[in-house]
Amino acid sequence: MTDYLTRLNAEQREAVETIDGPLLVLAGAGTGKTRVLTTRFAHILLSRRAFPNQILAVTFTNKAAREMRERVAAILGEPAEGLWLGTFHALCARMLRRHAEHVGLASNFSILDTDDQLRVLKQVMEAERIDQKRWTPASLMATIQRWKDRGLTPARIGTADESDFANGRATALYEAYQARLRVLNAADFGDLMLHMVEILLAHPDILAQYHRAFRYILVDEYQDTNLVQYYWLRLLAQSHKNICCVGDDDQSIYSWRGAEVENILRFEKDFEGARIVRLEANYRSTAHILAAASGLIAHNEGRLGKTLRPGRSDAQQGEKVSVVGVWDSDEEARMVGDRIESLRRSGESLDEMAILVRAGFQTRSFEERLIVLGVPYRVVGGLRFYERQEIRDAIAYLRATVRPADDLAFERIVNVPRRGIGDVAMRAMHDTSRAEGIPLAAAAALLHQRGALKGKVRDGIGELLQGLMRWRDTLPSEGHVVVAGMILDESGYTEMWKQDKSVEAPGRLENLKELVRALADFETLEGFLDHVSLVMENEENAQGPRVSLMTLHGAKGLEFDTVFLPGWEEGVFPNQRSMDEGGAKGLEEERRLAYVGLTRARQRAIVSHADNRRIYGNWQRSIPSRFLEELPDDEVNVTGSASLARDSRIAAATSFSGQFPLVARRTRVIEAWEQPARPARPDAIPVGSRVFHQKFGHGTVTSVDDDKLDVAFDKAGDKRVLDRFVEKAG
DNA sequence: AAGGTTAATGTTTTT
DNA sequence: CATTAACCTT
Repeated sequence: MTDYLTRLNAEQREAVETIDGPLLVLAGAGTGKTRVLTTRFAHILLSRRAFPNQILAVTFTNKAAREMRERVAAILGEPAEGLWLGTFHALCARMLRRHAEHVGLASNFSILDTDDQLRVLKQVMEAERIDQKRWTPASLMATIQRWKDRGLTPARIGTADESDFANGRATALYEAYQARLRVLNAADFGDLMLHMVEILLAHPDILAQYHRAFRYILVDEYQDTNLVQYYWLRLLAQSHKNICCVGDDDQSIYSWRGAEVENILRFEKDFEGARIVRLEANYRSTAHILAAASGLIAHNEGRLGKTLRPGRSDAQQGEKVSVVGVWDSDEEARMVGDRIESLRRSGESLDEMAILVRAGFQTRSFEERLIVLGVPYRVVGGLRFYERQEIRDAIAYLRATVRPADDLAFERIVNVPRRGIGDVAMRAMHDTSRAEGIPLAAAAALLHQRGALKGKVRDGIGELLQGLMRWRDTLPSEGHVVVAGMILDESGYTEMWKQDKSVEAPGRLENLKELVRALADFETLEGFLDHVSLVMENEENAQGPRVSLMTLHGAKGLEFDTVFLPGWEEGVFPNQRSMDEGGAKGLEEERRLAYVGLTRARQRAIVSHADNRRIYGNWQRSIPSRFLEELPDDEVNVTGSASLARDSRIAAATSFSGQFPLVARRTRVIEAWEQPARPARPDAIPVGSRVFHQKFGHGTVTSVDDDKLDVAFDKAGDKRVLDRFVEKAG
């Protein structure tokens, strides 16, 4: 009965069995956080303190929610249904649908994504005659988002929170934007939280209803919560105070998205009588890796403090963290590629290797190298499923069908595929819509009826409007899956991609099919649309082992035997912009990111830095990251120029008074270097020599750039090739 | 309305 | 450098 408890260590068990009252579980990397969370969930149920639907369990990602659901189901031995288990946003959306009228929305409101938001904002800015060159819609969106993260409605924005955007007109724009969203019957992501908090504050009866409903609250990744999320939790937990938050202040890396580390640092003050349990036994990494990571993170000031200790019996064995200095970024890619190959030869699986970079663009050099070596890889991240153009278009069709007043959806699809509708026709529809106070689609119908449209436009609009009505009418009888297929075919949308000869087209058609398949999992189209805007994720069609390439942010929560951490150079990592904008706090967050990176590794971590890096086309000298010096000497094994570079960093720092060469163009103090000459390799091929290439035949070398040669081939013309693909001829 | 040219601009992105 | 959005031309 309670044997699930015996599988836990003492501290984990305390975290599971401390059921009543506020509890903060400080869970270091690899200390069994997920296990504690799910076991605790199960323990509440099995000890009969609550029914499944009386527990509110909140995560940040859909992935985490899914995993938790699965693991709870496994412990219970039955599918976990009817649970209040999901992401902050999904749970809020679910609640908001019940009470939407209190914030001026109908319960079938649309949830807007970033693209829609931007479009609305542009419209608002246009109406207010804001110069969109000086003040970009994107930065207004960020400002509004930050306000929403902090629980600020337009009315709540005090003078201290005012932004200097558009000479202090940001608040007015925010207000106009919210008004526009109400007209569109739409909410953005921030609104889901903000509206719900507003409702709970304004309607004690509704709040009381949720107090009765939820006896226990579980929160994952608490260090990533923003202020509204914190308000929401505090409101819901206010009566019984049975709230358990799990998190790690050392892994807080999303402040730029509004996350407040202070939430977790303040926990004891916020919830009186709170208990804190620290999980410090790490079952993932070797002792060297743990000590290196601990030594690094100890340089941060604002932390609750905890020290990871090895929990694995074999942790004492293992390699030191290796720190490799290389000449330039190309050599770095070659070094990583070579190590991957040799690990593979010694029997390591590619699935157990990852290259973790600070910023997305850094993956490219590694991709290129892995392609040359023929090593399979996957780039994790990139565009998520629902962000892809074809999916967004298809969803817009569905929205336009079931929500006749959804102007944003209508506008998106009205000329996709091309129906000959341009600026002029669009303007006419907007004018009519505003004049008559009706939605765009209705305005289009009116214009069509009046004969105000002609030729191609007339036919195109007519056909689309008829289609929309027909699909809407067919929905009840045929069901949403069939109708979705009809919509895509009859609108000409599928045909459009079939005609498209680009390389992406087949994949897009495949995605559309996947979308229709996914639709079958839902009872109603409405339910599906919610799912799409909140949930849909990249389904990896994994085939065969491959190296993972991703950002450090993307790697949080994952683990690998071998982790490569390239680009540890001042300006790159820690990132210059983070430091410029975030100051000392920014630097601490970068350090936490480094900590996250190191603690992903089970067996070995290879950190590297290059002396020369090409940034925006020109070569620049780079300086080893300060984080390298912060790694305890006993835990690392330094090869290459790292040791020398430590001195050069100090020299450089003093001579440029803290300005490093990698700062942005505008503030750069020194001119970019030409790429420094590099000592010729023994087997180098000199300019002027005759070479032979398998594919291009004979030619003459015209210039040499490290391992890349420019060759004037006799028959094939000028090409750039890698030296390993040519041999000396004649 | 489509195609071609130029200028700006380069983090991280769980929902 | 390389990508993208805004602009200009037919």
